Amino acid sequence: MASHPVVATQSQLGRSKTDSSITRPSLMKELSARGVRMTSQRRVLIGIIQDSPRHLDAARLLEIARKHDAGIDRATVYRTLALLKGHGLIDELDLMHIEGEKHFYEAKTNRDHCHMACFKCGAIMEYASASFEKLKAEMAAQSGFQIRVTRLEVGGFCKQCRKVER
Amino acid sequence: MASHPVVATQSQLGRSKTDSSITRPSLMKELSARGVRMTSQRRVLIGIIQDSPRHLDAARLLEIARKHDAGIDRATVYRTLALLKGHGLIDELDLMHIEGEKHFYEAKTNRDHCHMACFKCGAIMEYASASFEKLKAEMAAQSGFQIRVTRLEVGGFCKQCRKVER
DNA sequence: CTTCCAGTTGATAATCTGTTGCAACTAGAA
DNA sequence: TTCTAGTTGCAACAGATTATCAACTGGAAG
Repeated sequence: MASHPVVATQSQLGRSKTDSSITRPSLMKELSARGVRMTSQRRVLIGIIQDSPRHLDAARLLEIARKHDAGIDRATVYRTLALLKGHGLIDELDLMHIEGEKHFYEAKTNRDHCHMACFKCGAIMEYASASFEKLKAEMAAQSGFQIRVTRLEVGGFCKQCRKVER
Repeated sequence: MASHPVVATQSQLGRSKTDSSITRPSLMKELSARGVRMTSQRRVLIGIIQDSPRHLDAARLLEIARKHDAGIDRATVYRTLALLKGHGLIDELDLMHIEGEKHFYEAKTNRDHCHMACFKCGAIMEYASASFEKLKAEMAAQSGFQIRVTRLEVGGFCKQCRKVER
């Protein structure tokens, strides 16, 4: 299916399962609550983003959306992504440009996490931990900066690929 | 000069000055030592990157380079950036896409640091701390991932802009 | 249940960042 | 000085995202 392997681990590496449970608010409800007009196109797009198990880029999102509504336009996809991003409901990722310049998106979770991209096999792994939260708090406290969005991405080689190499 | 204000703080927020002193190896020497052919164009470009006080994108780099050598081509800029990146001598930044999709570059320093981008005034602040190092070590240890490059960027509002707002 | 309009959409063209193929050029080893 | 692999400039290309604008529609008001 996808042209690159994507291995999304359970984001629980750094903590116990109960502590790291990840939840997402309903994008649809969030938007309605803010008085944003709901169109059929938005319902389709948001539904796809909401329960996609992997990170989507605009082109892939369009592709999937057209299975539900063949008339959906590329511009609408970008406009909807911008809308969600503007409301802070999705996070934008670059994934270390492992697949070119496109951006990937995921519904924002209650817990920030970072992404590790393997330069060899293209796997994307997620990692959340209390240390990350602590670092953010420290940064904000020491600089007086009010953090709204964070993006921590690392590139390198995953456990598998390190073994294979040597 | 620059179309956007850029305030690069001294990257010493998280530590004492002596501990956080940032040094850069000579890009020119590093390349020569690795047997990379040195051309006049590369000398110009590398010189600019080496001592630029702010983050440069490809277009701006080209613009400055042409003041030294009017014939330098865009492709050469991109090729030189790719060369440096390939040798791990520069870091590529997105700066939260505050100025569009372009990438920014900076000579790699002895100490990883992250970038905080103010959505209001466009200021870019740097932040380095031991907590960041600890987080990286923790990530590598717990996931078996071998980290090669890291990029931690945060977007929000700087101290100044928070005051002005309310 | 209709009216109505600000907000939204599709189509298309345009922009912007970055890449590629190729003939001419040149660093630097012999 | 000679020679060649590595580089460069040019120009065409590619992919992601944005702008423009007429036609359409969600949903509040009546």
